[in-house]
Amino acid sequence: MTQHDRGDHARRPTIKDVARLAGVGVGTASRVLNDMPEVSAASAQAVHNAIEILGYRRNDSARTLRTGATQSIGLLVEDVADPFFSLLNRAVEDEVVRQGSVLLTASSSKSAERARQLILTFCSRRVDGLIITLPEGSDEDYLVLEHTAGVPMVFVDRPPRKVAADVVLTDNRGGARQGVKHLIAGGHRRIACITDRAELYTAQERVAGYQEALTESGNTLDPALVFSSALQQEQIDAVLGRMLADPDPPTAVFAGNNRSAVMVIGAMRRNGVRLAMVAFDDFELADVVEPGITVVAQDPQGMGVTAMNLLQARLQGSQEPLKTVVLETRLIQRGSGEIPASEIRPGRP
Amino acid sequence: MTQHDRGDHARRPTIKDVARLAGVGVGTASRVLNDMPEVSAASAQAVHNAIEILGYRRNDSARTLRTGATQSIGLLVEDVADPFFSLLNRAVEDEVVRQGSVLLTASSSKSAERARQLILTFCSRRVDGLIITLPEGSDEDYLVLEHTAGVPMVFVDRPPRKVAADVVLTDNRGGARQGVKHLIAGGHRRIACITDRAELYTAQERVAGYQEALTESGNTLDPALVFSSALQQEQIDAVLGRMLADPDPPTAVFAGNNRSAVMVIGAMRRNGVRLAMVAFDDFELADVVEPGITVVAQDPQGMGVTAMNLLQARLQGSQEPLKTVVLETRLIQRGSGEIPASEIRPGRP
DNA sequence: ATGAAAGCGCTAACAA
DNA sequence: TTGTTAGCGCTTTCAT
Repeated sequence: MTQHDRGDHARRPTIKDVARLAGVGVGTASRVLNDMPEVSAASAQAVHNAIEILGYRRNDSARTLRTGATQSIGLLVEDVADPFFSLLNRAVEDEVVRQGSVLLTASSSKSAERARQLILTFCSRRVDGLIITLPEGSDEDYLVLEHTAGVPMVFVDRPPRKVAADVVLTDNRGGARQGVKHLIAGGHRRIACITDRAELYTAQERVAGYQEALTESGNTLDPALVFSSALQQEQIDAVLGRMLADPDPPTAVFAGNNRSAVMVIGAMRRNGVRLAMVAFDDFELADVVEPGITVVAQDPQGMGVTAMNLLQARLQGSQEPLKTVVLETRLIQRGSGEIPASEIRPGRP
Repeated sequence: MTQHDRGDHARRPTIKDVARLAGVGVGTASRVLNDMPEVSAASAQAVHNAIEILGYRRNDSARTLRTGATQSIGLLVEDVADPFFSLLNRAVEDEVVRQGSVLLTASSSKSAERARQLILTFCSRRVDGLIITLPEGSDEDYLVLEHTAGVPMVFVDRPPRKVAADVVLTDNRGGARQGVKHLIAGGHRRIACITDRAELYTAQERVAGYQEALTESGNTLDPALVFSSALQQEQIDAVLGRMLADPDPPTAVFAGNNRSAVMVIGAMRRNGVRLAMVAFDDFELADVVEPGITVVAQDPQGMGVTAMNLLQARLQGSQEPLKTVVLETRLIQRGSGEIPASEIRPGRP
């Protein structure tokens, strides 16, 4: 099989073809392509005409090989279809496009091995830089190698263990504390915490914030009110039921992420109760339900923009000390978090 | 400024370095890199060692320049952060990764000009193929050029006007018809249709399906019950209010997409009524509201997979006649669409 | 099985 | 201002 064998299509014209047709040298053609000043108007015109006639489109692989800059950024997130990461993705894209680069995206699907392969592929493509959400349990040795080999990286959403690079995080702990204190201000004393697997960095931080809020306001921590696990509806239903059977049942719930919030809503319905609730992480339609869901909102766009700015600075050679930017959260009151404890009929119906 | 000037980092090792260190020719090194059979075990081992020691990573730009295949696919959608397109994106990504390629993604933001620039950039990068959701009002001449120049393309969600390529669509018309007939089966006679701008292909098709359902079941079309426009909450509130003031007010609503559905829910609340509703396009949390929202679900993943399969076939030289694949929709009953007309108190409260 | 060498399309240095 | 040319890192003949 020959090299160019895509059906019956002729090979695409090269800069040589353009130069020949325009009656100039390839150097001049290249200068025109790159808008360099030292070209006569006549040559420029001739080249532009030739480009038009031939339908010439520069081969960026060749350009890249020559210049060493690929004008591309790699983005690895957990899942591009996740609402949070899709917003982050979009924000990064806008920055990338603004500077004339392209964006390679990929989803790790929480697999450290898949993440490794994708990142190494990006490195083979010689991306100018990398923005990474690393799955739990990643062996980072290969990253250290690539990083010291000269691939700038910024980590988002969770900090790396070994790589010494810039990081952008949400203030998970502070946000959780804020949300739980909001409930406490409503008179709630017994507040359940339902969240994702305790191995996850973000889940850990949020639970810590929940605990801080309680202890700081003189409440006692009751481990029986904390559920941290992979999220399954049946389980949440049962767990909430058990909590409600307690002699001193919770009047409010702090949901550690939006998926758990959805399940808590279902569990409340099935258990025939209505508790106050604050959820971490905003979601579309949070104001369509009745009552609207009070959330501690993160800022995925801000995370994306910040990450790109940090990366950009490194690309331009910044030697500043490493930065860890922590983004503030925002409490959005929609109703579910403002139900006072006095209005809750605690326990099983 | 020199070519490699990224701070103090040394240039990355090349295949030449690997060959030298391994004590073999660069040809042999290349053969090892590509898992070609005709290499002695000793040489292979030596090369692998050298790779390990040097932290060598193949430069895909050079490879691409030589082989002509970039192993990359470009995806242009309206917005990677849109729930529908983010799922499509993910499905495409999985296919792309499975075949060892990378995915370049971009959002047109409904701008024909931005779409053009992004697509041309992808073409300069010599992507092997392109999956495209074209914004309304695109001038397709440049696409025809690129397409005939040999860039395979598949269009998704909306058909192109000029380019003769494979297409994957949702059965917008049939799905809308199905949804509206579902309402009719519940005894509804007066059904409002609230949807996006009439210029949009999908909106047009869905309104057409709505109309077909009504006429096919012997109902009369009332233009006063159809609202097709850019979506703004205040407007929807007012429009619904007006419809409810009609002497023969609607008892049900067909929402042409999920954003309009959300607004209709708000409008119903503010107008103090509760009508039956079926919405086109599924959304997360559709079952968290009370009642759950009955939807005509599309299949974004199926669209992505189908598009990649079609593209793949063309990449492998398929000369089959052009295909337009129409994906079926699925009615998901969650409650809002099953409220019988007899239970609706029509008109203003 | 392997090394040497040509050449993919481009940019940049040099010469004119 | 311009044309010529070396060479980016790789794959792939062609000899050996």
